[in-house]
Amino acid sequence: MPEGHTIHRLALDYGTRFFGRATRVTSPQGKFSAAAALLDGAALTRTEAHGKHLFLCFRDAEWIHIHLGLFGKVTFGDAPAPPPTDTVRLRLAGPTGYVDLRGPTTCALIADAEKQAVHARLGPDPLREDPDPATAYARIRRSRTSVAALLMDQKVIAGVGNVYRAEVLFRHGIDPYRAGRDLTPAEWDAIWADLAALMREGVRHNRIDTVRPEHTPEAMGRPPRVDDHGGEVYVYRRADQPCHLCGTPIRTASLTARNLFWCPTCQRT
DNA sequence: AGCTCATGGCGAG
DNA sequence: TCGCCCTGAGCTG
Repeated sequence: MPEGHTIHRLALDYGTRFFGRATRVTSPQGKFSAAAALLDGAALTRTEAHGKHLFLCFRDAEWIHIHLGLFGKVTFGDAPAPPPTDTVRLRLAGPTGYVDLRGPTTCALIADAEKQAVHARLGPDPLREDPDPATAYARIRRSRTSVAALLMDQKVIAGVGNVYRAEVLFRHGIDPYRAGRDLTPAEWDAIWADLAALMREGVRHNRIDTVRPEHTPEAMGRPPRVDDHGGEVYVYRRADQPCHLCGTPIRTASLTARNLFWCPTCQRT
């Protein structure tokens, strides 16, 4: 679930549900209890996302810094809130609804200086205002590391995860093992623009769809398919299945402890 | 009941 | 590069 689009969507959704109202803040699971007690009854005044980091501002002063990690989940519901299960790290509850956070890697109360430090160590995020893709390209062009690894490095570009990484490389016909320094400016421009567009759609629909209209099963006269992670994709988690475009079995390999997926025919260079 | 895997990321060695 | 943290679903028995 959690790539950058999810987090930006959460920033919007927390806001629409809780802005400006006194909110009950609790931590049934316990690990955030002390901070929750300090915030209890305060109003949510701003929300913000940078890459996979979510920031909730209370009283225009204090921030909850949330990172979902691999397992974190957020569930929204209408009032009355049911009794929380014992894994709920953070619950916000108001007169009309509630939201539960489970399993985050990070859920911490921080001040502005610490928040700035988080921004400082993240690369440009295609979903933020005014990101600077040239900063990312500057790092890529002087690196011998593979493009696939660089796209997942949040210091290089913030918000791309394993799905967008695999899919954008497929869409541009790029071999995931190509060194960053061999990526041309034109290729980078195209990748960045594509990521921005795909991720915006991701925020809109709250899922990742990367298959072009002309390649959908309907357009290609094939039976409809449903990928088990909820979106339509070319290669992600399709190991050994035929490529939608050329029929070659999709390959998979482990790269820096994550599964990489690509089509060896469509992504040759 | 227990295992494996998952759209992340950190720190130790 | 490995182990570790966080949780839950989907298997296997």
